[in-house]
Amino acid sequence: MGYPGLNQFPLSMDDDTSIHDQVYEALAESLIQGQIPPGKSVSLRTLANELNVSPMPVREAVRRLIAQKALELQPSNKRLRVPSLSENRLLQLMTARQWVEPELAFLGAQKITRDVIVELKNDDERLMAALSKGDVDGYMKANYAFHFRLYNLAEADLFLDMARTLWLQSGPFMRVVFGRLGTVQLPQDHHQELIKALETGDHAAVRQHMAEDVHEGMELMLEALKG
Amino acid sequence: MGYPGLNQFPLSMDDDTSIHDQVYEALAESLIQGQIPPGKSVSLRTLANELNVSPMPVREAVRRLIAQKALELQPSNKRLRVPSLSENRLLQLMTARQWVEPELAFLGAQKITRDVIVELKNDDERLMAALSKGDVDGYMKANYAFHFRLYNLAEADLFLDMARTLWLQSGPFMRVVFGRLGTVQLPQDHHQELIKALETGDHAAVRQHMAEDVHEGMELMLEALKG
DNA sequence: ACCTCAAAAATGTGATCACGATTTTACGCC
DNA sequence: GGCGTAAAATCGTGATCACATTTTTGAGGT
Repeated sequence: MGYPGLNQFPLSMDDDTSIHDQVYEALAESLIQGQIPPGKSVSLRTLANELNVSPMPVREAVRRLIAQKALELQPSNKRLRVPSLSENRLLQLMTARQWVEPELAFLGAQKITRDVIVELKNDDERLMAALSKGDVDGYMKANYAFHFRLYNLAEADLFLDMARTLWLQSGPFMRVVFGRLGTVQLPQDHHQELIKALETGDHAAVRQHMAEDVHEGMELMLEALKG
Repeated sequence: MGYPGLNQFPLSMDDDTSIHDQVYEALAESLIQGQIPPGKSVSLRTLANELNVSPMPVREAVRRLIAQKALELQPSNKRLRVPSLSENRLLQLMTARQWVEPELAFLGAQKITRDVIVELKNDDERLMAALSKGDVDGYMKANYAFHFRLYNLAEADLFLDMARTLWLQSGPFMRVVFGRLGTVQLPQDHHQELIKALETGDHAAVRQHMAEDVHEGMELMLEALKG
């Protein structure tokens, strides 16, 4: 009990969204932003109580997250927890992110509008502001917003789902690593150059910058895991 | 009611496997082998009755399959069905399969043993036999066995999961297309050359043959969708 | 103080019931 | 006979209960 993380739940974003979808979104956001650390154990009833719902919709949300490997059932006692990353698994995450995210950026670039570019610049400013304030959580949030604002344009639901799954899996560990490094050493992002490429319509360059951005971030995590 | 597909359930492979895992495996196998056609609607209670279990474990299995986009909830009436493939989605499936499966084959090749090569040859013989008999279902089954016998060696659980998800999504449509083409025009597989490359230890060639195998099969589906 | 072990609390799993919405069925009307 | 409409069946969702297993707790003895 009493882990700080886990978003406070509005849990009523929409009346026609089912409860288990709301629970899922809340949990997913918490995981992506790294608000629940690797190894942390969770439980259906505890979650249900925190969210003031019955255990039932929580079970369905959790089952979905297990399918995405964002949660796991410990084989020993069948209890629920946030997975820890082995080096093997981190390498797979790295490879897969470099498959899908440059492609999503490339596809997104083809649908870009001036409005979205403004929003992307906004995200990047919030990211920079968080960096200078030493606000790791703000950094995580802004970085996520930036990437998926672009990915959402791609009209590629399968790729988008893959990317979400990969972020769900890397979020908790990423937050720990970045928290340890401090915001000073956080990846010098390629967002500015990427935005420039978006403005000039150089789609290939967008893909390339995204590849480098992903690579650098994951490289930091790999070093942290081995070191 | 009364669709021929859906495997007859042993549904008791192991006593320590939970019921919803058994339900999931049964449904997943049926989908991968294309025994349930695209657009087919299913229901929790019907499945539960067919399997002689309560709707509860079925709900969890289904929720998992929805997360993998192997099933979907129709937005209009929130009822369950097997998704149909748009051209957009099929292209994404094609791309993703060509990312992950050659890599899995490459990794698997590094752990290959003589025993597994024998089993792979067996799978390929069953595949050829099915082809000559015009047995599309046998072809689907043997082809699946061949691919995942190799992939299972890779010790890459994330990639393996990705591949399974992709096969879950393509299975139903693939079965329809191949059934329409007849076994005569079925893809001239690269399995033989791939096995040769395994035997000579040419890992790069294994990757390349797998890429071609996947590409050709998906190309057939793409033509069928457009034509 | 520290270990031991039994009682209590908590956990995931599965079954059953209730509810509102949608689909299907079937009856009566034209 | 064909068609619209009301009744019945079926759907997914959520809550609640029961159960076996595991974890935590706490009291007792050394």
